[in-house]
Amino acid sequence: MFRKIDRKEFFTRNAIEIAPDLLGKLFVKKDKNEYLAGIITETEAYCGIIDEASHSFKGRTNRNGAMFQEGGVIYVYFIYGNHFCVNIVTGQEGIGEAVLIRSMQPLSGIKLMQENRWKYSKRKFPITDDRKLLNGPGKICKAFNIDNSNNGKSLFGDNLFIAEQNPSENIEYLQTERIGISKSKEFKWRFLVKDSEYVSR
DNA sequence: ACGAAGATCTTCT
DNA sequence: GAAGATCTTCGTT
Repeated sequence: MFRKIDRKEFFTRNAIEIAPDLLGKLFVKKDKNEYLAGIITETEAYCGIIDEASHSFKGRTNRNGAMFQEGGVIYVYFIYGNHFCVNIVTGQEGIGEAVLIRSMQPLSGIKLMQENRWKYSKRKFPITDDRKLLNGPGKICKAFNIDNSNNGKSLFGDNLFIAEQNPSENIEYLQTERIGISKSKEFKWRFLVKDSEYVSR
């Protein structure tokens, strides 16, 4: 059903190389025995020692430990008292870099993702506009039911993985400054699919 | 023990 | 377009 990427070498490259490479790939997670999937449309690379905006900049702590694992797991963190964000950890063990998934185009399990977004929220109606279902890191985690308990989980299992589209096409993308940070703004490490309606801004 | 900052989202106007 | 919600994490006392 899905063409899972289970080559370790895909994830042990540099975050800056992998971030654009993830565009057009599928992020898949099983929830309630159903496959939730989205086409990745927007990513940001966070690197180790030279990147002041990265959680790993000041070294390994209890919170960012997953970032320092070998590429191929996810790093989930809690932010602004409200939201979770999910990253694809990249590079060799001990480096501390990752790619933040910022936006996706819903692909399958859309109804369940709508419910997950709606549940425990104050809104009166579910989100029926696909363009607004997964266009932000916090929204993605809500829709996919991702929280702290998923931190450090492997992408080589059957419940959580990255897959290739069939056929894998050449994606045109733009490269801009990252969003929502105050340090290291000069690095243009945000990658988004050109002309996509499924991005955060 | 305390305080400030933070890779966001929603709800106003 | 601006601001408030909300709370964990980490550095400082």
